[in-house]
This record gives sequence, structure tokens and C-alpha cells, in this order.
Amino acid sequence: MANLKYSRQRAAIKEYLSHTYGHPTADTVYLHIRKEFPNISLGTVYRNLNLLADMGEAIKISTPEGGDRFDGRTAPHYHVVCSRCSRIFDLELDEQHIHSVNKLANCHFDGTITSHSALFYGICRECESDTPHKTIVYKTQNND
Amino acid sequence: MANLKYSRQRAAIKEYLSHTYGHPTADTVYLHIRKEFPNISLGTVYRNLNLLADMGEAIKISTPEGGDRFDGRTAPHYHVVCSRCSRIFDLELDEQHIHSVNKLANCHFDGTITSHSALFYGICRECESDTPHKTIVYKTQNND
DNA sequence: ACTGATTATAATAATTATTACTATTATTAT
DNA sequence: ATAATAATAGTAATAATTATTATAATCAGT
Repeated sequence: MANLKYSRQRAAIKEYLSHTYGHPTADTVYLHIRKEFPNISLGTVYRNLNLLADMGEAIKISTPEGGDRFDGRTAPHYHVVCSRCSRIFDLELDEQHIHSVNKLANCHFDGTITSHSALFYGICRECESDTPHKTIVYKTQNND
Repeated sequence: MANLKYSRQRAAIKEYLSHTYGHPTADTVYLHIRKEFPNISLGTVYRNLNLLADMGEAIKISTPEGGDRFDGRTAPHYHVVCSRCSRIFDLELDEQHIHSVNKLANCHFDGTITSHSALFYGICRECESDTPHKTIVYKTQNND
């Protein structure tokens, strides 16, 4: 197996991830780390983000729109993506609930389930406030 | 508003989606539809898959590895991706459970939650049985 | 059925997101 | 300090998806 060697770039990326709550894309991480390492390359950012995710020191979030996002908070938790502003928020749920869902899923699957991720869709408070009089389409049953 | 016009290509795509359980990628759909429409273009497949998803007549599934997948089964349900063969399976769960999770999430989010998707990770029965020497399945696999 | 308006298509080009390659540099064990 | 090895920057390449455009299919009104 490849032996892991320390690098200041990776340390900076991990440090940045652990202090931001914005669930940044690789490109966003790149733009921030460049302040400290002006010559860092985007490939290095990608490699280290994936490395951290593989080691369980970060989480990779895939959404139907846009590129993958990364989260330095590794304790199991869910995410909400706002359908208006596309920002991603943490959902504060009992961790016990997440484990029980894994168990429940295991009972209904022919194989072995190890983990899961959940992505919720909705409108964040800020976006709700921005357009208070707009018809809320997502709550109607029929679309026309 | 854009008026939707019938197209035989879109009808064939929807028909194919509703009869396959393989959660195909756009490329897989393309390869199948080409049997009936040898001149169909991949762009047409993408446009119609996204159109169907936007209309709620299909579901788009994003996974950390590989391209998006599509599912003609629109009733709320979860998915399991096998970490070995990368195939995606439906998870048979009580639909009531899915609704209750939305409610629970709403109580813990500052905003309004409308829906969610969940992707489980694990090993399918087939891969569990096959032990060490497993065929490598690439992300562009053709499964139906 | 014919005509015109509009949408969809095929073919291709372009874009976006990500990974691969390689010569050089940084880290670490001896 | 030296040597071995992993990581990096810079760049090229790939994969997935979207945009463009001229032509064809659909459909509403005669």
C-alpha cells in the first residue's frame, strides 16, 4: 500500500474544510487555498479532497446539479440543498436515527448495507423571506 | 411558456425507462434507443431524460462516482449502490416511512423541506457470493 | 389535407468537472 | 546528509453534459 506522506497543502485543505460550513466545491477550496499557496494546482486540490474522503476525514456530496461538494464534518449527518440558492446546509438530526435507518434498510435489502447518505430538497429560510408573496409551487399537488 | 410537443423519441425513452430496472445512465439509454432510432443523438437522450425528470416522470440519481442515472419509477423510494459492481438497486421501504422522514427533517431545518433522496452503500448478494476474483465493472457499464 | 408557426431533432461544437502524466520538489527513514 | 519515495505544479487528456444550428416533425387553424 502507498505510504502517506505529510504535505502542507493537504494540511491546509483539511484545515480549511474543518472551519467552513459552506460545503465548498473543489474549485472553491482551490480559490481559498491559493491565498496561502498561490502556486497550488487544482489537481492537487482534487487529489487531496478525494484522499481525505477516502480516509474518512471528509465527506463527498453529489447533487444532481453542479460538481461534487466536500464537507469536513465527518460525523454522520444529512444535508439540505436549497432549490432557490443551491446552498447546502447541515441537517441536525439524532445520529441514532441515522443508524436505525441503516438497520431498517438492511432488513429490506438482499445483501449488506454499510452506510447511507441523504439529500433533502427545500427552501432555506433566507430564500423564503426574499420572496414572501410568490406562489409556492412546490407545495401544490398538481403541476400545470 | 414553452409548449411541449410529442416526439416519438421521447416516448420511446419513457417507455424504455418504465420497463427497465437497471437505473441506466444516459449513455445506456442511448445505446438501447438506438436499436429503434438508429440516428438518435446522445443530446436528444440527455434533453429528454432531463425533461422527464423535470416533469416528475423520471428520477435522476447522482452518485459520487460516474455519471447520473435515471429511474422511471417515480413513486418515492430509496436506492442502494453496490460498492463492488456499482449497480444500483431499488430499496423496498414503506412509503409512509419516507414521508415521516420528511416531516422529521422539517422540524430540524430552518426553512421548508419538500422531499429527499437517500443513497445506501453496501454489497449486493451476488457480489457477496462471488468472493475475491470479481469482474471489474467500470462506471460506463451497460446494465439492464 | 394544406399552411404556417413552433418545437424537436441530428450532428457537431463547446463547456464543465475531473483525472492522468511528468519533471521537479518536499518529506521522511536511515 | 543521503537516498528513497511520495507530493506537487503545470499541463494534457478524458468524461459527462450542455449549447448551437440547420433541418425535420408536430400541431393548430383554415
